[in-house]
Amino acid sequence: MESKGAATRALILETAMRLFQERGYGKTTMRAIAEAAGVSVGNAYYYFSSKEQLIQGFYDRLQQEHAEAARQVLANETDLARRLGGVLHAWLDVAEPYHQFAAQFFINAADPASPLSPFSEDSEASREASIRIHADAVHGAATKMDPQLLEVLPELAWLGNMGLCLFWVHDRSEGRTQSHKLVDRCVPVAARLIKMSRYPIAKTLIREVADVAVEFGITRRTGYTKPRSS
Amino acid sequence: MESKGAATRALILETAMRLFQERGYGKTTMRAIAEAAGVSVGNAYYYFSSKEQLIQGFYDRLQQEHAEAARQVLANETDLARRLGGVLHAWLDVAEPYHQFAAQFFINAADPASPLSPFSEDSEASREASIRIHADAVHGAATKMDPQLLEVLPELAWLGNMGLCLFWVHDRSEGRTQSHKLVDRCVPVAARLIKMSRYPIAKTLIREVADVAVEFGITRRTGYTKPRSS
DNA sequence: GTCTATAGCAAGATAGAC
DNA sequence: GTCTATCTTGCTATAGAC
Repeated sequence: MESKGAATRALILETAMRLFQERGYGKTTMRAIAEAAGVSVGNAYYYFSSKEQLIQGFYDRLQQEHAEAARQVLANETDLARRLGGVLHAWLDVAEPYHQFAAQFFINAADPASPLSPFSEDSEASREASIRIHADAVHGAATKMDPQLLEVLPELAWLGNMGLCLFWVHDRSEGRTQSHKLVDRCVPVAARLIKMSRYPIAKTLIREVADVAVEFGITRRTGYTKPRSS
Repeated sequence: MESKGAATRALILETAMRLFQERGYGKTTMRAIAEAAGVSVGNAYYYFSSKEQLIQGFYDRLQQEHAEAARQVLANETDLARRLGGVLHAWLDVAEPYHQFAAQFFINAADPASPLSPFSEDSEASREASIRIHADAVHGAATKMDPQLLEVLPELAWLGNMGLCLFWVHDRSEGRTQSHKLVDRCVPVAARLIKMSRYPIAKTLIREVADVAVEFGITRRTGYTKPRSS
């Protein structure tokens, strides 16, 4: 059985997410969350050391939903472009309900000091899981490519997802149509470049870009290279 | 002579920046700024309508310093790569003294709702001025390139500066050596691509990227196309 | 138009009792 | 684990001096 604490924790998180959706992050006070959840302010802080930590909880949940949605998309698809695009469209789909308020704190993505930064240690587990989604997309494709590129591609794809996220928070179009279109325009170009990586003309340039990314710690070469045993 | 108000305003801004550097943004209270500057809290709010506005003041100052530094670099240089690189190195140089605390609020760059976002209306004047620096760098070069690329290149270069900024805030190396190295590695690749834009093999791909950028409002095609009369 | 002084609110966060 | 009471701080408001 679940401890009483876990139940209280979940109750507080769900109440917070509901209120965030209803009134936005800034206008949702810790007092209001506590009151709506039927606990004291102090108790809310017992489980979440700050208002930001509630968002970390939201991130984790979103990531899990994305993993599940991506798994379904990838199950019966071998085309690289469709796999990459499918993962990104899946992200847009699971994130859509939260667009209005998510924009308010996805900004933390850029702050290296914030525990909410995708590069922070606090987010490591969540980030690894997210990169793995993209690794699955890459490794499960039938497309041949330069093996050196293959090593960094999952993290590059994840970076692309971060970039999409940045565009998405600015996207005011109905149902985030623009974001979906952007994916459809960019993915084929990316897939074409990836396929070109086998041929000498492009290989030099592409490897140079990949080298720079690794050399400066923007991505790593290790990990995610082995397809997971499904 | 400067009005007394301008002096007070400058005093408050400088005091705030000093305290931000000493204790960080979060730990510097408006009360402390007012006290250290020898003014009342009300007076500080008279000149800066919020704590965030103090940062906007900092941005403006940084941008001006960058423009001046870039002007000197560009004065006697016609090589495209060296012009692009020079502008970026100049940015790293003027930003260096503020690295420690700047990272704390450059995060606002990603928040579309924040008045501090480089995409916000409040920042428009500052952004235009910044893009103009990159436009000068591009237009003053002897390099020939695809005219369609030329139209979007200043804004793309500015986006590159934003990206560098993002890397820079994470850069813990002594004197931001890594950031300088990153510029030296990336600029030649970019310059090579720009030069390739005249030739059919690359033109198609490059134009596609440029088109996507314009089509999705990531950059615009107009403006900044005319070299300014020096 | 510039500035001081002070009082007070709202909300994030903490301390200590139970 | 949970609560109540309290603290801190960004920000506002007001009244008035020069």
